[in-house]
Amino acid sequence: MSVTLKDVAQAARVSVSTASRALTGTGLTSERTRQRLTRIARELGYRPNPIARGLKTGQSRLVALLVHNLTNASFQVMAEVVQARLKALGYQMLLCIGGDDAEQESDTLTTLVDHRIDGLIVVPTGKNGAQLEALAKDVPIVCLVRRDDATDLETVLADDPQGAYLGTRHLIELGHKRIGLIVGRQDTTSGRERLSGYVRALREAGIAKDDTLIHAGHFVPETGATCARKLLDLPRPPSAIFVANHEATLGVLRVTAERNIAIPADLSLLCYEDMPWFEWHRPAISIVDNGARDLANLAVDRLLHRMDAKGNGNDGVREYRVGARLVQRDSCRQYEPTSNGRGGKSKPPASKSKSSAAKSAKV
Amino acid sequence: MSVTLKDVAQAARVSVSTASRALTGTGLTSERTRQRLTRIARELGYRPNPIARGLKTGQSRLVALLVHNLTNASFQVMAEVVQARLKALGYQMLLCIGGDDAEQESDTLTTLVDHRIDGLIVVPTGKNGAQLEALAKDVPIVCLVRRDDATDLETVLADDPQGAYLGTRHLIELGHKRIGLIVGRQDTTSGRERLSGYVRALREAGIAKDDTLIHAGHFVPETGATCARKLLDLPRPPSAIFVANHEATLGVLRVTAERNIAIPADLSLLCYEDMPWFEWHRPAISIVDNGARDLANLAVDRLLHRMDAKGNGNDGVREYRVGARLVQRDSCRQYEPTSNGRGGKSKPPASKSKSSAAKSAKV
DNA sequence: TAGCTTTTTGCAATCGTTTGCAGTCTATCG
DNA sequence: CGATAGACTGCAAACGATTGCAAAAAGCTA
Repeated sequence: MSVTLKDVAQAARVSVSTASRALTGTGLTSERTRQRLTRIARELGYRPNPIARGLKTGQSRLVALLVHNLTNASFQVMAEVVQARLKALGYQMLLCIGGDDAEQESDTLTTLVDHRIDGLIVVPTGKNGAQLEALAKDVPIVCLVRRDDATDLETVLADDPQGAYLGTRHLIELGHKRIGLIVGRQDTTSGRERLSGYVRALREAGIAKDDTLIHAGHFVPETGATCARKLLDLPRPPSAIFVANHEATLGVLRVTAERNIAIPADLSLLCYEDMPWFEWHRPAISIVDNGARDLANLAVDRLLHRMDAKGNGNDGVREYRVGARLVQRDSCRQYEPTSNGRGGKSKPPASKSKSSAAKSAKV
Repeated sequence: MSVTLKDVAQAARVSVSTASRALTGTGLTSERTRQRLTRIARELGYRPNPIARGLKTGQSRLVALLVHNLTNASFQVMAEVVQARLKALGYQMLLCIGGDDAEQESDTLTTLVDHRIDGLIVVPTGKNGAQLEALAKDVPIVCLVRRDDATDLETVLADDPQGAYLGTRHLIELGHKRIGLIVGRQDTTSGRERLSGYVRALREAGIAKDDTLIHAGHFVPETGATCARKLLDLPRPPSAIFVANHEATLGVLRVTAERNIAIPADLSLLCYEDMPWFEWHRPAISIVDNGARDLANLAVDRLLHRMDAKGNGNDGVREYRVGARLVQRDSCRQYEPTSNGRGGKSKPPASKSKSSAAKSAKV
């Protein structure tokens, strides 16, 4: 069917070994035969068979990226970045979706090493540490976004403590004292770290931590809805909510819409991780940008590094942090303590749209 | 490093061939040895090497999905569906992102066949027909969402003429007579077909087609913004806009926000293809659902079918259509000709939010 | 031109499976 | 009891590349 190395060798009247050496550029051939063979190979349309090559060399030119889903915008850009980077280097990306499920992750991992992947970037669930650790002996692994505490693997993380601190401080600087926090599950690195950043900012500002303002939950929109309701039903509801659980954002927005709460007039809203439509939303949502693109790039860098330096084992295993950035848009505003409780509920709802529109009306 | 078939055979004191036959269940072995070998294999933790197997059989257990991007929500669900379905059957999905670019598509295609993929689901750019046609001789291919007119490949399409017709008719039934259309590039199947559905609905209703109401453009948010401005700047602006270019939706929403146009009070808005946040947006956006999930499922079905019936070539090449569905939410309303021009601008904006809140307030 | 080193080439084994063919064993039948 | 069919099993050759080793060719010196 397709042209094999043998065909090329025959056409050039040399042995297969010579052909192989000439084409892979192992250097053991004369310049003349090398050129001749590359020419003939091209003419014949020869393409090396990665499977055959893989069998002999044990490498597949396949690199896997294992993420939880594709709904999360961060994972989307990571997938795109990783694919683009790898492709430029002649690798194919195997994208796998693990659903943040331990069993699925475990399954996928074994399938992947079966396929003799050359490298793996994984957002771990944290429940297959032993397996990951074992695999790491055979294939370079880089953990992304989450650390698997049971392992000692190279890990690229967002600087969540700093990001959460940054966001919280921003709200404090705007005069908010009661700041609701909706954050991820506390058995995940990011969940814990974002909480810690929030707490630190509060402490530095001398604001007492109020546990009724803090809610942690699963990574689904429903979490946002539930938590937002709890927060807003408080006798003294917060004047700002920091949604540090990306997936929960939609739920929060639904609740504020249901209750006709104007953002930012009645409530300031700050979210973690960007989504394409945050910028187009009305009002545009301010965010703490976790730097998904840079995270992915760094992860690829580290992976490539480990893939090159295959021999020297896991010396120099490091943890990297990519700093967060505050992106101010229109969903947070100065807190005015004059209007007590639910804030400017008495104000005409029309005013809110005016103010927010004014800010974004520069196109 | 890992356990090979040879190890298993030795442990069981049989030949490699017997071991192979026993484990692959080719049936040429006695039931007893089969059970014995499966047991031993399991005990030893044997996992067949897909690369070696692939070399011999010419199959890789890899199936590729080539889409334009991961930003488009339809592609996201397609990727998730395809991966889940294939995984259940022991295939690994190779997800590739082609960026709707001819050269990248061509590159990717050759890499994929190099890797001896067993099947391919592709959203074609339409510019590599010849190549696709050639590849189809070696590997089963199913086109998804777009047809490549230069080829004669099995194709799974959304029923865009019907969907656009459905949506337009819905707006007409609501009393709208001037309906703006923002649609995809006319060199794509979907672009042309959606336009045709729109035109047909208009014609059936006896409404004259007005070319100033129709705008086609690239699949980016900016298109939506530009087109929306043109429509709204018209001397007699439309009372409803049908955004049949998925990616353009964000741009349209930005413009309506900028101009403080209330939806649906001042303008009815209907979009094509669902996105997760349409449902949570305020007001919730009504859509024509293209059935991404079903499209993906059908594509997988057809691909598997072709992969099974490998022998009998491309007989029975068919085109499939997955019907569209109208999902009414809160962004369209009855047109009231009493209020001329910009519609019910006089009405209190509160009324709209009430109605939308009422509908979604069942959580 | 012989003798030496240095390139350049070819032979053949190998990677881990699958599979055609032939050989072995068991059981059945006449 | 011998012949024979049938069920299992093993040998060995693939699949398409890479690579150690040895042989051949080329280049060099004397």
